Amino acid sequence: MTRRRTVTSPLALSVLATLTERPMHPYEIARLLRHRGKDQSIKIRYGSLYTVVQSLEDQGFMAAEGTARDGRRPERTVYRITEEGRAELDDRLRALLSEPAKEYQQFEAALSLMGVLGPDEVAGLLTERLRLLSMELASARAAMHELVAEQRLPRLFLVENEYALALKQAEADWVRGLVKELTDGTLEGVGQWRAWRETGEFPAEWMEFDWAKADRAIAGPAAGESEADQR
Amino acid sequence: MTRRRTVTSPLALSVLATLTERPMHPYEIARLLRHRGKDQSIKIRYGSLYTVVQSLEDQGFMAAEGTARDGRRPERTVYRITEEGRAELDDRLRALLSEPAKEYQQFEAALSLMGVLGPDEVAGLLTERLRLLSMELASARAAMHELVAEQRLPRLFLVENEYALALKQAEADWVRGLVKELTDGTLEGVGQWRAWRETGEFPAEWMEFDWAKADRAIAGPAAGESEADQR
DNA sequence: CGTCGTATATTCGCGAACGAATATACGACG
DNA sequence: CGTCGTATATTCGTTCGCGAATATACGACG
Repeated sequence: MTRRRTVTSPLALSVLATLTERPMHPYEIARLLRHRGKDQSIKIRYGSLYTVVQSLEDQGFMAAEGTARDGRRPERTVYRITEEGRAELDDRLRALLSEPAKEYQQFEAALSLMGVLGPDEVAGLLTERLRLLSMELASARAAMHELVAEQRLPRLFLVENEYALALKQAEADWVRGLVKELTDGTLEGVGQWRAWRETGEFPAEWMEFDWAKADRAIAGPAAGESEADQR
Repeated sequence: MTRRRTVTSPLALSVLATLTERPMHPYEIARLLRHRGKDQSIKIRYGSLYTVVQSLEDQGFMAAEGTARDGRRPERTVYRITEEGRAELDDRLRALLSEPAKEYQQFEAALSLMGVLGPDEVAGLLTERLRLLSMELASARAAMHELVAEQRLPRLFLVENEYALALKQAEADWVRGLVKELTDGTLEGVGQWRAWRETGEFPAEWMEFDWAKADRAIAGPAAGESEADQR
């Protein structure tokens, strides 16, 4: 009953995925991934790479083919993917693609804490965010367009980028909406929020709400907890 | 030049934010946060909580007010936020709200590796994802509606949830589009992809593209690298 | 033809994250 | 009024991520 801790990290998956093409040594894998721009969607840190490789070997998903030596460069261990590794890769990839998993985002956390700042300051900060988002969107769009139109790169290779772009656009739209509601006072509760900051006195009519939320109506299915969790 | 490693983790921020209301002991902070549903947007693990508290104290952002004892329950250390802590909190929050930061998502990673599966299987998996997403969206909407309409909870307290919902909706829309392009063959490159899987032979016209992407046109501004990185 | 900047390739060690264990109190229930 | 389940509150030990150091080779340049 040895801890058969199945592969979870995107980096580990990308290592296995790369090895399906041909046997390689760790550094070569990372170079190829960066080269293909995968480091935009997958966090590649050399520090983590070798840990992950070791763990994949321990679990029998990769095997060393031997150590090669080119010129008198440092020794390199070349790995190949095993059948178990291939099965594991397919398995994990299927799960990641078919099952939505909760992902914690910094911005979402910040939004949930924005109460400690005032509504006007928050509106200002979000306006700035909007400005930066627009710039990023514009340059990302230009870059992708150039790759498709001028380099004739099939869009197939850009799905991750298109996805990231779509989400960023959605974020911008949503932020724009919030800023509007914040500045014109449409958002329910902003009046009390401002008063609270100015007087330092917590609105009496808010005291009771905390318990209402405790029902965790928001939580959704939440079946199993440890089961549905990502990582 | 002692490592004045400024506060980064959402959990640490939420601890400071909670202490702005009144002094509390760690467990009480976590309870309150969960109670308010903040654990939906912030990852709260008791294992991490005490580490974070210790680090915040070491950095002078919180100070122990003393240890209290209620009945004969275990000792509890009650902390208060310091002025430096308050300043740090405001600082970090301002940065998180105003500066978009690259966040790595599992699904994005999976998309970038989907090539190892075949187009038809991917279409099937994404269809399943779409089904699950729709269900989540429906129940989340229902829950929020209930809180607002029946519990009379101001929408102000639900911004994080509305944000998460908006993004999830955008994801669903995007996935729907991809599935369509995948099944009707509109997406440029799917033909070769399918052929590749069936014959095992990598399309000759794709060999050259890797280098085109190497320019990292996609990367965007990327100023500083270590500076702009989150965490 | 020295040496200096950059690419190749890996190891090391610290610190953060976190699951699980521990220990106590309290209310419910038969 | 035992004891059993649950809430309270924290500690411990392991794993994991990753920055930084290390070490070698190679091409460019004066």
